[in-house]
Amino acid sequence: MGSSKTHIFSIEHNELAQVAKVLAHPARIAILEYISKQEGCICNDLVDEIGLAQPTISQHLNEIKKIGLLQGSFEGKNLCYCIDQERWLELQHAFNNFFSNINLNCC
Amino acid sequence: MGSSKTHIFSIEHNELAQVAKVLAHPARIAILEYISKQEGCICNDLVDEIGLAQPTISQHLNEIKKIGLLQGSFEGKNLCYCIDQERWLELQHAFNNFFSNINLNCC
DNA sequence: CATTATTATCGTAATATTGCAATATTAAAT
DNA sequence: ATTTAATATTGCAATATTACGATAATAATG
Repeated sequence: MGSSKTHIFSIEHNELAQVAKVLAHPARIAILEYISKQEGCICNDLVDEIGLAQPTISQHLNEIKKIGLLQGSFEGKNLCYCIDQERWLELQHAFNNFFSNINLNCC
Repeated sequence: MGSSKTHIFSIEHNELAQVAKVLAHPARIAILEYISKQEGCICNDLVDEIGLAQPTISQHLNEIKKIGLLQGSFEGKNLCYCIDQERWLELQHAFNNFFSNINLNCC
């Protein structure tokens, strides 16, 4: 016990839940917002900006990366992260579909 | 340690994360979808439909209720849940804003 | 009021998440 | 090649989540 019974749910439900899980932490919301406001991003800026320790930020970035939302490229000395546009729009549509397909007829 | 440092983040970021956390489980996604497809809802149907034990379903329903997404009313013997339309639309907009306000200029 | 059916709560075990100090890795600059 | 600066990984402690059996509460029905 303790772990989610993912196998009893559809792929669609599991995937949406997985993405929601990444958004389910204020640090990751803040990180995504911050990266998007910069031209690029240097991870060390995030440590100052967010106020969590460097390893913690690195782990959060990794969670975001896992669902394909980050593209990393090297720019001089510093690793430059940016948001993967295609994936971003894909997830935007996924959430929008979820919210739109719900039938709001109340009992 | 172990708990999120919610106090260092903005109210907006915390609130969006809190809602995302509720969506971050396939059972809750499935429950919302199922409720919306019915005229009303009887919890016991959910137990059969989802395939989790009755106390587990009850707990998931409670999480969904906490963020204001469920309205419950009594209808005969059975508790009838339905989705709170106003709150639903509010959250739809919140997610849409989040996805729209991100600047996708890549480095 | 006793019975039955449905939902909620309690207690508990298993697993996951969060966070950071210590350390390792990586790549540019000297 | 050494130093320096930035990011990643490891290990671990604290807390949160998930799930369910047992049990309580609630309300309709006989």
